[in-house]
Amino acid sequence: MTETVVTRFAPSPTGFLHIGGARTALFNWLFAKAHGGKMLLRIEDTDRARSTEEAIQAILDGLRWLELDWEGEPVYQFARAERHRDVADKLLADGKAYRCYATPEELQAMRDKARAEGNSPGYDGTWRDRDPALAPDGIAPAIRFKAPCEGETIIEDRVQGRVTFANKDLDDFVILRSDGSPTYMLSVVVDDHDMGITHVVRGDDHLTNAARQTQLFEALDWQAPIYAHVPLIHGPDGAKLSKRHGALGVEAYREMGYLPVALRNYLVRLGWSHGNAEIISTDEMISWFNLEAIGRSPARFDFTKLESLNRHYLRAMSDEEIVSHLKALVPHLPNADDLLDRIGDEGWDQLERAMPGLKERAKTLVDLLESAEYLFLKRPLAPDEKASKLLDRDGQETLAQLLPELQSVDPWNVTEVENCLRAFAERTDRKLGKVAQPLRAALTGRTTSPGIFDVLDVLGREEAVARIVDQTKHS
RNA sequence: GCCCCGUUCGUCUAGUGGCCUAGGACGCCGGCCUCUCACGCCGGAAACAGGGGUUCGAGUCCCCUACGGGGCGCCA
Repeated sequence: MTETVVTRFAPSPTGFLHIGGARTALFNWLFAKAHGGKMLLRIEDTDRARSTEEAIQAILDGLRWLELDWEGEPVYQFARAERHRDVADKLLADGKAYRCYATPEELQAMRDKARAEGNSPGYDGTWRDRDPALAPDGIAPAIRFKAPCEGETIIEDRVQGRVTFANKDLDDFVILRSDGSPTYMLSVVVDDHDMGITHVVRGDDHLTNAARQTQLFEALDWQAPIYAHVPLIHGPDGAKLSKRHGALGVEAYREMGYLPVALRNYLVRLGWSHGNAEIISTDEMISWFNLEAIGRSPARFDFTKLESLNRHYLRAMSDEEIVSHLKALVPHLPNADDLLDRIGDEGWDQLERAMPGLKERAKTLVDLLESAEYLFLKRPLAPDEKASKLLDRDGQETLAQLLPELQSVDPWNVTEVENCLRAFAERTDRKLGKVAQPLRAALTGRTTSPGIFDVLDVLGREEAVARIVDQTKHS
């Protein structure tokens, strides 16, 4: 049965890979994988003024970071302009397109008039049947597609269902600008055809375009791909996602300390579901993904849920793997040099040993780094305000008494350290908390940290004792 | 303005005419656990936009209204 599925992700490089684009890419990738097909990448760089090399790199990096791979080399749309022009010429020769000499002013007047009359503000077809001999001198014409005026164009959309457009509402759009450059509408159709795209999965802001593109496919006598228009992602307030919300580049999510696996899970569940499944592995996504289960209404982006997923994946990940993620992340952080400097060479090992207590508490890699800070502080520590309160006369007294006991712990490990602390607390008739809290303050400079026994263990006897001494000698 | 699409707890959603006194997840609230913070566990509040139909029976089908979104470029 199987015609191979070929999807494509086709961003225009006018900015970073934003979250909506990332989801579109993910859906295309999943759909292709689910059907043993392939996803192609096409850079829609026909807008020369706004396309940048920087944006292209950002998009490629973003996809790689998300681990969404594409087949072969990216196709650059602008490089195919000659081919697009040939198709426009063919349409012209076949009488399916025509030269339009309308000026921008005339077009604007046309739109204003239509709107005033309560009609769709499209091109009115002035040059559609006008005698080319009437063409004004010195004006280079644009080429417009001669769209059908009657009947309807129907899209059998895999997400939206059957969507019907009356042809009278669709105007004669430009396929070749007066400077000879092809427009998006033409380029997309030619490229999708030439690239053998079987399924177009994209944002539903393209739904109307699908109708126009279908008309072009028909005029060219080519088979149109199957369309699936997925609803856009909205911000927390229900309005279109803007920078203010979370329409950040995916690299921003990386810098916030999110894991690719978590972002993929979050994104796939945003607008798509598989029963009550929430935690979905990449393999499961691939085997379960289908276009029909994509919802038809826009979803709001929710950082809190992303965080929760990220926390889950962090906790499930091996200590070693987290460290390697951290190593990859740190250079991208704003304070990279400082961090690298403080962690040093041995820091990574220490980090890995402290990881069980750290990852349990972190939502993001950045959180994790933050709560690991106690490992890399230089003595003497400067306790924060709350920690200082714990190091009052009473606290210092406790620590002073505890010190010799700790010094004689042997061997120095979590179990022995715990035994020592518990025995000390019991013998001196203190609750464990009365001992642990001042100790935590002295060891980390804060009132919260991983378990105190783990902190002692990871710091090592020498450093731990020194930090305690630092905080008790000024009493 | 015109065209298209949508509307289940705060959010993401399950639900395809009877299994729904509407389920799950995140968040929120309360409790337990406890060396802090988390985790974990237990419990709780919380939704079918409104109105008409169709049907023995509607969250599920139809219509209208309201609200939300998208599109309407010689941008993509």
